[in-house]
Amino acid sequence: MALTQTAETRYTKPVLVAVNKPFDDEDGLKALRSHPLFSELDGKDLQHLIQQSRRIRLGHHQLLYRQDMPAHHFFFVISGRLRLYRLDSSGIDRTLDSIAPGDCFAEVMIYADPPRYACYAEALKSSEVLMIPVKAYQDMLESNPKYAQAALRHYAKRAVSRFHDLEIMTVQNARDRLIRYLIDLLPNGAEEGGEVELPLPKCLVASRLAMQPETFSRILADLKSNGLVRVNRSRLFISDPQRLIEISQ
Amino acid sequence: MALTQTAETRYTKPVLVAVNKPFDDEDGLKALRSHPLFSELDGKDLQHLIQQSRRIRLGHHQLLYRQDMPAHHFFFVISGRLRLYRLDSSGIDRTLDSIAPGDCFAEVMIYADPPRYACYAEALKSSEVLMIPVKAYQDMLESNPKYAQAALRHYAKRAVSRFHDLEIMTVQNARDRLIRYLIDLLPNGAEEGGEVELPLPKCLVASRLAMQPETFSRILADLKSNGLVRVNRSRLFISDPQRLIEISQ
DNA sequence: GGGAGTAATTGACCTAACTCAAAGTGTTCT
DNA sequence: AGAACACTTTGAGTTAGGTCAATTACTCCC
Repeated sequence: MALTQTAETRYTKPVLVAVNKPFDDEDGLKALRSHPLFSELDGKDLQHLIQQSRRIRLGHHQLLYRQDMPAHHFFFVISGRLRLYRLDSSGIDRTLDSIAPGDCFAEVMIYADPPRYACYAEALKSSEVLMIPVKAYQDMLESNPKYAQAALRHYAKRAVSRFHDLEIMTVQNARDRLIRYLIDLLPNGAEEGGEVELPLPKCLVASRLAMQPETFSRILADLKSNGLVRVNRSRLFISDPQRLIEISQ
Repeated sequence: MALTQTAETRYTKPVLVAVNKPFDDEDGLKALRSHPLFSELDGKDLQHLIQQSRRIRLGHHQLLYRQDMPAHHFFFVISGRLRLYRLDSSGIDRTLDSIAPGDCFAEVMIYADPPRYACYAEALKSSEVLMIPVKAYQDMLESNPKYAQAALRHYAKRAVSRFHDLEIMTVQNARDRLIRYLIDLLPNGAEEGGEVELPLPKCLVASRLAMQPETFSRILADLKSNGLVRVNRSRLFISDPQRLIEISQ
């Protein structure tokens, strides 16, 4: 059974109407081309896709789309950062993901039926995204079946991350959940320690990990006082990941 | 950073070696054909795929594959029921999913690189599965690009379910998590109430919902005493889903 | 059918984490 | 620069839910 959505009060800012602007800067193009969904496309096809897309600028906290809105586009982040979240019937805001430059989002909706956004998307700071018409991408896939392989790989990867999320979220205590989250944030091969940047403000990381901001703060303070992490704003330095893992056991 | 796997003590039963047996019964074939990954295949291709596959019988609690094992096959459930789980470094068992007849699993690994199982899979009761070689399916997709569309739709759907899981798991109290879980189990359109069969033994549902079996039991007892559900073994009758949702708010 | 083993329930106790409140620290806007 | 606002931290009190222990109910075998 599906839950019905009733809360819709807190967001007064309107959904953005596109600001037209060409997408032609070198860096942006390079980033786009290095994304698995686009890297296989040959120059002509990519160009055509970009021509049909629009570049959008979002202000801090600006809403890009709403949950359950018909989904005619998916997005590629050029700059800034966004977050995906849901609102439940009592209006509680659940952060599901944060999206960094070079990432795509809402791309899974291409094949939903009917295509509706599964969550809200808002900018965490001023950001630019490329708004790509679902139909344009779909048409291209159909006329160039070889592209489908890359898309399949991409989607399969997404599907796998479900296991990962579930593994963290079935951890029953807040401290260990947070530790697991931090470990996952460490770049691969950083067994000797490393720095991690929280992809969300602390209060939203807390929400993502199903705990209160106060709990998050206290756990971090505790790890800090035990010399397990050093904290500088949203940057955390983890000197001994192995010890952290042992503690979380 | 990836966590290293150290616990591997509790499973003494060996990984199954295939029992060869043709897959030709009408019901099984019909079920297979109605799965989105196979429904588009024309008869010849499907037949060929089946010929390359093997039918496997699993006993109660028998392990089908282990996490991190190289994944050369994916599976279709003919009968019985399986569960997917992970073991963390302290040996705690986290149930991630249960698989019913007519479902596929490990199919996302087709495109993983390197292809390794992301979790353990074991039979919850005596079961039969069809073991399909990844390569056979992949070859078929490549030689018949039209099939890729169906596969894409399937994978996209899987990816969407991540949001759903996260939405439940970010609910901060056990009672509401359980209620959400039950509501999701209700067939679509059962606003007037209906019966739900727990897809897992209660203690594993509890694990899936990040709570203790005792907590699960107490919450259910409480809902029962408030007339919100009637419980008969693993079958729950929910008379007034709307009221349940209101309570969980 | 009886015994072993597993799953579920119930009770008592205790602690992790929530709630509310207030103060501190940044950040943005004018 | 200063006001307004959002985010973070800290403290105190409370409670949801975890832990441990004991009982009951199933299930599977022999």
